[in-house]
Amino acid sequence: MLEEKLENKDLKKAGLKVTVPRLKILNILENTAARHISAEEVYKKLLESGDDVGLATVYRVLTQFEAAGLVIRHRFDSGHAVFELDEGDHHDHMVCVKCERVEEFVDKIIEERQLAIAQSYGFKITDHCLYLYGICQGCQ
Amino acid sequence: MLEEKLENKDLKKAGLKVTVPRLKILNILENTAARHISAEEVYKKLLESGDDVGLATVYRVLTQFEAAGLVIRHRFDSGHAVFELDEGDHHDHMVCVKCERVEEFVDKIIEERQLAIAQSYGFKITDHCLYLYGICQGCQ
DNA sequence: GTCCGTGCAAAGGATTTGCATAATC
DNA sequence: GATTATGCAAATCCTTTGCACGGAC
Repeated sequence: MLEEKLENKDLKKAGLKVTVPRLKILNILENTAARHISAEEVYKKLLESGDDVGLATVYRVLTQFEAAGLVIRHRFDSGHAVFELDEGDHHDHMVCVKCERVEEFVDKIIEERQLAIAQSYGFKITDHCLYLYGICQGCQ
Repeated sequence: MLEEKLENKDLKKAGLKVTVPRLKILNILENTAARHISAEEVYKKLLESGDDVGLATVYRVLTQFEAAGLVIRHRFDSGHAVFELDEGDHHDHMVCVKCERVEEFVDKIIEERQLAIAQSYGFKITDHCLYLYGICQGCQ
């Protein structure tokens, strides 16, 4: 089906051989309600679908995807890393400390200030992250 | 000496019994050139000074200090947590990915924007962190 | 057929915990 | 003296690695 073909292209573009585990994991990342998902959760979803993929492979594939620029790895305060598809649009994150829901946002002004500050320190930014922790509307 | 007395007060204020390991660790946090230091580094410094404190105790004490609001725990991308004394003045961090040096900064505009954004999502901020990763002037 | 990817189990690093001893108040 | 803290070793959590086998190109 069309969807699979698109994913094939994604993998090939990234220089990765097209294999069943990689396709399945990419599919989960693309079709999961929560855009931000841990390796363990990916693994559980695979098991639920009856797919026989090892947790080690999940980590390996996610790490390769990260290196290939397909996904972004976040280390929120929760202890485990969470992964999200990198769709090219940078954004920051608001994390609910109760339900672990993640909200994304962008703010031009903040982005500009960050650059200006780094520049004033002679610092070359390679990456940055802004995490707001708190309680989301639903959990209050 | 005066210094020890002050630390005694800090600990008592925090509701913590005054013990040798706690005093020593507090002292290291106060007198270390790098304000941001890992549990392992605290432990090494204790060993160097000939103090017989276990690594488990270092972790326990740092965690208690965190709970008491005496220190802040950061989870930079480096894999291990780093701790810094909480002197009450909030600031953000710029971390050099080469030498792991940490620079602190504050920006009123960014702080304001964060509040405004959270508010617009009905989100109650409990904490937030902004990490700029990059290469510091010295490492370029 | 060659090479890369995978599953499994075992290793790894950072941090936490159980328990008997030792210190504080 | 009662209670809390410590040291040590073992346990735990998340993640990575070694190795023999299976699948992609």
